[in-house]
Order: sequence, then structure tokens, then C-alpha cells
Amino acid sequence: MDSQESGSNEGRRARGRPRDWHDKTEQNTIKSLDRAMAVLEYLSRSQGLPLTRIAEDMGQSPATVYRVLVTLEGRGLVEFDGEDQLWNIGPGAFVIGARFLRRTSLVDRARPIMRKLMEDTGETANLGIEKEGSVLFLSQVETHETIRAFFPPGTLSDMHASGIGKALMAHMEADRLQRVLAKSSLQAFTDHTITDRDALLNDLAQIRDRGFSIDNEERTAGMRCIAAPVFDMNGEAVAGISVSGPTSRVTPEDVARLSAPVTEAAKALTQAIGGVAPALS
Amino acid sequence: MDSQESGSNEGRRARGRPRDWHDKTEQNTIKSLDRAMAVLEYLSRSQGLPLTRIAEDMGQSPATVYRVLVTLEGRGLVEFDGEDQLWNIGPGAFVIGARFLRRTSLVDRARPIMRKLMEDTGETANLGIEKEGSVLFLSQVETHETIRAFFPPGTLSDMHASGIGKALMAHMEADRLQRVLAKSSLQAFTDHTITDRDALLNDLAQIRDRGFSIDNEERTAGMRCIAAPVFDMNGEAVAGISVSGPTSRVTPEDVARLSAPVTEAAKALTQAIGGVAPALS
DNA sequence: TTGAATTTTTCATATTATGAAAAACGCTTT
DNA sequence: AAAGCGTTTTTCATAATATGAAAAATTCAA
Repeated sequence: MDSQESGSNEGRRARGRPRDWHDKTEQNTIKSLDRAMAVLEYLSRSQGLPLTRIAEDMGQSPATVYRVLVTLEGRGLVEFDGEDQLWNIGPGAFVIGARFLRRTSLVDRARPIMRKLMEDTGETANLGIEKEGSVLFLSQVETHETIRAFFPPGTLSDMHASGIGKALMAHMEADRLQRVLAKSSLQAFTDHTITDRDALLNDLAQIRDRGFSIDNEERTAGMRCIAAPVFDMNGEAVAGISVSGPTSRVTPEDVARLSAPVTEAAKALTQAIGGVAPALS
Repeated sequence: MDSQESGSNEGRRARGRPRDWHDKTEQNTIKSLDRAMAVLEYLSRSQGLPLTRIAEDMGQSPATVYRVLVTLEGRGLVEFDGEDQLWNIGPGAFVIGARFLRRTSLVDRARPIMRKLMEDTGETANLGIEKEGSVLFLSQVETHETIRAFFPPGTLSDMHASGIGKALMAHMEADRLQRVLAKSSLQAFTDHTITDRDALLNDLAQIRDRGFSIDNEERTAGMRCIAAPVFDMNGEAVAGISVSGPTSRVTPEDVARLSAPVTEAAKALTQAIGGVAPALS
């Protein structure tokens, strides 16, 4: 879907020092390693691929891809299903990746708050942050109901079609918002998706005013979502908390009922990470 | 804790075909890639390391480690904090790793492990999770013996009278345990059932210490059961594995013999689902 | 400014990653 | 059973490139 080949290198200048020249870090990338990581990434996107297909799709020889896979397998990053001869992402990759969450205490702090939110509302609670212009879902607490909104952690989603995404955008500085919007094509996922830039800006203004956002079947038909922003110590929106559920249980009338617990949870998390809500402008 | 350096290669023989020779897959591992993955893994274990320390600890030159990190950074697998010059696991690693979860369920992961457990012990192996204060049996692999412990998948059972239930309770947070116990009446099923709250708490402490639980005819007269907990990525006990059999074949003396395979199986499943045992307190 | 510590870059070299092709292997067909 | 076919491993020669030492660049602290 997005970048596959060369990794985009920017701004890893030590101590944030500026540089006149273009970063020549490309000279510093290790080709074989980068190709191997491309394989890993590609493999993670699919669910089970045979060796030859990977080699084909990546434009590398089967022998090389084979060795890459065997090496990664040695560390559990990928695994091989002897039954149907398919390669897959392995638990080791998950273990490593999951440690990303541990880095910030955000997820840990959020868990009890999310659990309470789920119990109060009865709907699945989600936690997400912004990552390179998309919403990255970090954690969720599922409802007990049989019909569930399921957004597995690790999922990336377009910001304009996400409750958390819109809550985050609503509190971005103007220029940063412009950059994010410039990258986005405002793709339509349902006929409720906001695809018009001005309409989106309008919605964001409303969200800022009332303190929470509504995803009204904008990403998935039949699913509504209510989200609120979480702020860090500088008053920047760094995360969002939401509840999501089927339209049958989350009607427009329910929004009023659900918005309070959501904004409360967001405030509680803001406090838990030592953040402060920004001064209203 | 366990294997850190060289990845352990075993059994990625296609279609389970046997081989006379030792697997020479070690010849197929790509050294540079393996070293790079060691860096990634090492970095994930810590939370923020400067370049020089990584190089030192890995016994590689700073230049090489630098190039590895820059390459990985290009794909978001690691990131660099210009503020304090520290390298960290990046969101890209989480995105890739999280896709592991989408693939197979706990039950699928458990099946081969349970089969081996059954073969090692000769007794029926069971898998269960907690569901609303009860143990829900998800799967079992039956022994070949004619006298069998039979717990059909889907069965709900009281936690306090179940090996798996007690293993799960032993690793619950205090307040959650209180809530579960509050709901339970500690009903007696046999005259071995633990109906006293303090006696149960005592048993749970023992279970935590030795790593496995024993159901000594507490649910069904004539049946013993040994269970161990399975942990998820957060170190929470999310499932339990057990073997159960008639008292004739599972005597108190047999417990010592059987407990090792059970705890091993639980550990294997923990690893297979990308979980980690919690830090002992 | 000078100095110390860390990082990037340069460069020559040997390591080793790589692809072609052959071998081994599993599954299907005759 | 045996042969055929599509895979996956292994072998091997070669070129690519990963690597470390040391120099250069950079930042922070006095």
C-alpha cells in the first residue's frame, strides 16, 4: 500500500542539530539488511506465503530469501508451517514489537482506565496514537457483548475516518494539520466518510468545541465510535481514547450518554500521564 | 533469561520429512542479518540505549551498529531520540509484530503443544480460559486409555474447583481476584473441594510459588488434575493448560512426574502466543 | 575558545552475501 | 510402484558489500 522499497530516512540527526545538506544517511543503510526487513514487512502484511512467491514479489532469488527466512526463523521472527509450506510472522516479532508499548507508560496507565470505560459503557474501548499521518491502535479492552467492534492492536487506520484520528487532528497546530491533510487523499470507506476538506475542518472545529469526536459509520458501515483526546505535559494531543460499537447499540441518542464517560476517561488518562489540557483559544 | 545469542534452529523441514543428518541450517543463516536482529532484540529489551553502549554490549564496532540502526530506522523498526541520544524500539516493530496476533488463535497454537503433553504424560490434556468468573474449557486432547477424564469443550466450571481455574486465580491482581471471589459461593462438589476462603488463598499462594496447581478430587471424585498458567504479552494469566486423569493413574506420587511436562507446556504456549511470564514479586 | 565524548564518514580489505544451477524432496499422476 | 512436476535446499564460484580502524564532524560542557 505505502512505502515498500527504500525506507524513508529523515531527521536522525543527533541532538536535533540542523544540517545544511541533505542527509546522506542513505549511504549508511545496509542493503542486505534493508532487503531482509522488506521481506519481513511484506510477510507481515500477508498471512502465509510460500517461499517462491515471496522471492518473486520481492524480486530476489529464492535462495537468498530462503536464507533470510531461515535466519529470521532462528530468532522466532518468522515461522514455517511444514503442513502447507507457508511462511508467517512469528511470535518473536510480536514479543519485540510489543515492547514498543512498554516504552511509554501510556498503555499501562491506560489499561485500568479503559477497563472502567468498557464496563461503564458496555462497549469496546480503544487507545490510539498518531503515527506518520495514520492512527495506530495500541490497545483495546473488549466488551462482553457477542457483537463486537474489533480493532486489533497494531492496526493502522486513516485519520480522517477515525474517531481517534479526528480527535487528534482537532487539536493539532495549523501547520501540522496542513501537512497531515496534504498527505491524505480523504479516501471514502463508506458513504458517510468525510471526503471534503472543508467539511472535515468544520467537523474538527465542532470537535474542539464539544471535546469529543464522533465517527458516524465513516470508516465501517454499521459501526459508530466516540473519541476524546489525551494531552501530554505540553498540552499536545498525543493519544485518543474511544469506545466503538454497532449502530444498533450506539444510536445517535446514545452518543449523549456515552460521550461523558469517554471524555472523563480521556481526562483521567491525561492526568495519569502528567498531561494538561491546553488552554482554549 | 533464556536463549539470547545464537538463534536455535530446529525442525523447519518441509512437510515434516525426516532426515538422517543433522540439519545444516546453520550454514544457511546470514551472519550479518542475525547480528542485526540480535541488536534489534537487545534494544527491545532495554528502554533507550546510546549507540556506544549497544556496540559495546554486542561486541561489535560502533560503525557497524550505527549502520544497522540507521537501516532499521528507515523502516521505523527503531527510532532515535535526538534529545538524549538514545535508540529505541519503534512503532514499525509493533505494527509488524502485532500482525502475528491476527493469524492464529490460542486454540490453534495450543493444539500441537497439548498433543505432545498428552503423549508425554499419557493423560488427557485440557486448555481453558477465564470467562466471567468461570473456567471455560476450549479444547482437549484425549488420552488413549479407556478410562478418561472427559471435559467437552465449551464446558463452564467453577474456578475454585478447577486446576486451571486456580492457576488463573493465583496470578490475578488482588482487586480482580476479590471481585471473582465475591461472586463465587465456593460451592462444594466433593468433600475435597476447598470451600474456605482463607484455605483457598493459601492454596493460591502455594500455586504461585511452585508454578502449577493441583485439583485433588476437588471437582469430581476420583479425578486429579495438574494445571499451569499461560501468560499474554502483558504478563497476565489468560489461559491454563492441564492434564487430568483418574486417581488410579494420577496418584499423589505421580504429581511430581507430571508437573514438569505441564509447566513446560504452559511455558511453550506462553511463548507461542508471544507472551511473557510476569516478573516474580 | 578549548577539550572531551560521541557520532558519522572515509577507505581499504576481507568477509560473506548472492544467484545460477544442481540436488533433494514431496506430492501427484500414470 | 515409478515417473513427472513443482517446490525447496544445497553447492559453489564470484562479485558485492559489510566491516573495523581511524579520521572527521559534531555537540555539550568548562
